[in-house]
Amino acid sequence: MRILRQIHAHIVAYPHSSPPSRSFLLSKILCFAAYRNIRYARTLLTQIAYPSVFSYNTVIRGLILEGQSRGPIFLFRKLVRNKFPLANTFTLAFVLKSCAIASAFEEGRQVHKHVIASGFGGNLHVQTSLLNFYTKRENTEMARKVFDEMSDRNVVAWSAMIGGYARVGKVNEALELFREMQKDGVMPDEMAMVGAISACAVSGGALESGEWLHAFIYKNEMKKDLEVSTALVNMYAKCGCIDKAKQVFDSMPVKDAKAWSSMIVGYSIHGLVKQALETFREMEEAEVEPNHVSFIGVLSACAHGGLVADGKKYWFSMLQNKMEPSLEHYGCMVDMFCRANLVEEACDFVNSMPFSPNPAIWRTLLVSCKRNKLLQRGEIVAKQLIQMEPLNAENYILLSSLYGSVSDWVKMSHVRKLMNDMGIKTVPGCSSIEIDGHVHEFVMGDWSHPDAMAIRKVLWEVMDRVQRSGHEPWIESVLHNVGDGEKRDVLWEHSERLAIGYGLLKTKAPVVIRIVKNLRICVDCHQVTKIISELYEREIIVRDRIRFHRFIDGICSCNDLW
DNA sequence: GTAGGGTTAG
Repeated sequence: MRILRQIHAHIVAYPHSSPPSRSFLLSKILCFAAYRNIRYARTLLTQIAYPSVFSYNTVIRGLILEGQSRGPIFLFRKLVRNKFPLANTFTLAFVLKSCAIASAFEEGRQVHKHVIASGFGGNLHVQTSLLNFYTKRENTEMARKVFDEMSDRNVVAWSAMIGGYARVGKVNEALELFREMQKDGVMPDEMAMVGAISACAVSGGALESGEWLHAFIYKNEMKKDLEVSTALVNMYAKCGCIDKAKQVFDSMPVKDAKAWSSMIVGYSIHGLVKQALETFREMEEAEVEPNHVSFIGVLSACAHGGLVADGKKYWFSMLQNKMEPSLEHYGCMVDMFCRANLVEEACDFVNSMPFSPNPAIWRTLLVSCKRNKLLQRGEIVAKQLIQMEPLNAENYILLSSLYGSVSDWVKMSHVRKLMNDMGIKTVPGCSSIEIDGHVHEFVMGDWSHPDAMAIRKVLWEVMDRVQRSGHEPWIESVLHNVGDGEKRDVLWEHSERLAIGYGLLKTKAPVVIRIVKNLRICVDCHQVTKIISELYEREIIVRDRIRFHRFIDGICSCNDLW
């Protein structure tokens, strides 16, 4: 930088050179400076009489690399306003990237218009940048439109679109596109693999496809780089195969903070608290600086394991590392206090936050108020929650169960009536199980499955054996204010039981029964599943909305804390 | 001098 400045001074001090060559020299300096001191490069840009579009592009790119969000867009505006120099494909690609990073949706759309007007709409790089901009903004419809309009697509365009679908959880679309890409004669590269594997990780229901992609990497002798391996670790963890995740993780020669975080979070959602904390310790030993996700992993592990003292310890070490806690970190701490029934401390924590609580944090508090039968406090929390999300059925259900917890049936039915009057529908429980590559879905109380009769027969037998083992149904799990016998029947129609029944019908030990459920598992289903795992000697893994439960020999990996 | 990637509480 020192030498560059000297040359710069020299050019300014000896103005006898002709203006074009002077501009040329300055732009050369700018080019080198853009990688080292972007502010300096930016100042230089104003000193060049007629800066080329090349110089502008270099500065815009430099600003993006520096992590500036508004700077590149600002420069582009100036360019358009002055009509000199004219933006080229590089300018458009850079500025679109900047819009994607800065969440500048409106600006990006403006650039899109500019792309069409400028006649660069057919350029592959510009199109891919546009596509990527829309996927980053989670607008897969617009992204797909750009993608469909491309006359020829290379592996980058395919990967961007696959990754876009993965980001919004459109598993089937992502995998479909992965197959189409190969039919089109485009060989997937590592980035395409990452997109497809990540798609399998979303919602945890595509283990078979994920395994197939893993095999694809081996078969084609593809490089298993850091990102591909991390995606595999995450996919296996999210699909319930924590052992397989660990296996891939151990095989990685180099691990960065994201790789470690994936493993820690993986253990955490499986309720393997000791392993999560142990992995964090190993990460520190390996001298890899933990990032904010690593801390989300350890804090949520402490929450699930009831380790309040440890959680506080990690919290302070995070502050010591000069890491600014985010709303998610605060959420983990609130969750930890609530699970330990320290409602008072949880509330203090919420009051000390520099953010206003989001609905999730209010719900965490409300669940805890319900469990501890804190009617007044719960009502205050529920009021906040319903004000924020007046149309979310879950909030009313929670309030109604708060009243249920103190046996206030009158107020409970008021809430029910309010919901009815407002036309708010509850989300029914829904569980799925993958048998021979097909995902079968079961909704609570729904017997429309082709094998419904056979499932009913299996469940009758299971119910009989479970009851003879001495199980008393936990009818508090059923909210409706109806007779106990009816409640017992309703419990046996919970979606996870239908799915488990189907699993018992269609598979034999030692095949693991894997269930994915949209809501949280209820107390009675949890107990019954434990008993089934013992009576039938079957391993059952249930992924509910929050985490995994692995039932073996009558014990659940969550140790009944969830 | 160009475009795409992995981890995130409830």
